[in-house]
Amino acid sequence: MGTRQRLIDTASELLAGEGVDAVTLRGIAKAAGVSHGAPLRHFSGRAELLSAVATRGYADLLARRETLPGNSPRERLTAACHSYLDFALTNPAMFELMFRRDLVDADDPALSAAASAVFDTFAVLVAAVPTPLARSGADLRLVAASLWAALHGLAQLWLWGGLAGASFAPSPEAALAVTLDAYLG
Amino acid sequence: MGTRQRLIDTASELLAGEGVDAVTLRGIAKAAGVSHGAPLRHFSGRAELLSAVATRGYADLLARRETLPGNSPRERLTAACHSYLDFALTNPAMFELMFRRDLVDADDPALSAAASAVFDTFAVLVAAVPTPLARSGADLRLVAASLWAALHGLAQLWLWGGLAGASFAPSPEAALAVTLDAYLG
DNA sequence: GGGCCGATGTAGACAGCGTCTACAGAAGTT
DNA sequence: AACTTCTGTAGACGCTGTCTACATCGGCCC
Repeated sequence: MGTRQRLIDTASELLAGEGVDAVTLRGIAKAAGVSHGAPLRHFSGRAELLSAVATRGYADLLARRETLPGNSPRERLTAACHSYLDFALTNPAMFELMFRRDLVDADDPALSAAASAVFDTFAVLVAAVPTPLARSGADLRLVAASLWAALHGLAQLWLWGGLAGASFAPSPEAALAVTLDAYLG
Repeated sequence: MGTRQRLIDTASELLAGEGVDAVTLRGIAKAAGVSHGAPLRHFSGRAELLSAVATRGYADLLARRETLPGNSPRERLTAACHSYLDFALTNPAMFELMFRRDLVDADDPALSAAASAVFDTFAVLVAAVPTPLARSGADLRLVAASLWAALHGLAQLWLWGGLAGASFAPSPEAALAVTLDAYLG
């Protein structure tokens, strides 16, 4: 296996195991058993390596869409929503990295393509469901963007620490149920 | 004015002007005209200084709730939602800092109190509006958490770069309108 | 008033970081 | 066989946060 791929793999493991702060160029190099300068032979800098890692994160997220349970479009959309939240809560560091524009290179073509693919497949799922919003004539892509944002905010807020201090600590699934209720009627 | 307050002010200005990456302990010290070690006489470390800055961010966000336009509870709730999104888009660096748990000390009492206050006042606004969700018997605080998350996701997603690559770039206000439609009927 | 002591600020050091450069060997091409 | 390109190493640089040693100033007690 090439050094480049080994670096991406090592970085992914380090990310999952030690968190986003641990994903340092020198740390990755050491964990991969190469010198601290070796990564720069395969990536222009830290952002490019982390972009490759984040791209795989988007790919993993997209792969979950391949096997959604449910018979109706509605059931598969709710499954996709649960899947998104579950991905974020199960892989918090990866999820954080994927949306940290100071760590990744937003102009990386592979990265933005992978991110767009995630949104696009979500939009397709939304378009297949006759939500009240859709019946009232709203732009379907706008509905998809709005619902994705709602999901995303749920994930971010609970990873952030949720309403932990607010004398009221609902489970993310309970909040998701309310969100889905709002959108799907 | 004490050095401590000057450091917080300088950090806030640096944050707004140069972004979150520029808010470095040494940079703040230099901008404030003190030696690089001086901040440690007033804060236990970077996290404590940035927590003070973020606390002021939450206070500013809360202050916007004092003067919400609108006669009905519903109008004031939608105004609060617009206000939240506007705050995030107008002060992107501050908004980012407020939710970057690697930069602030989540256990800081003043910080978590300020954050909780923001949620609590929002929950009060939500409780005053007879939304379809409320009429169907959903827990009002859960509705507030869900709607806040939706708002928050909207802000995060657009600051992140939005759906810029998705051959479809809606305005955040358009998406917010859909979101409000979903929740408020 | 004189002595003392905590609070505040400075300067230097240290390890860790990302990145750059100089150098070495391996591999492939002409 | 000679030359060039690729890949990896080692060292340096400037930046970071944090720690420590030292100076100074202000208030308080006797």
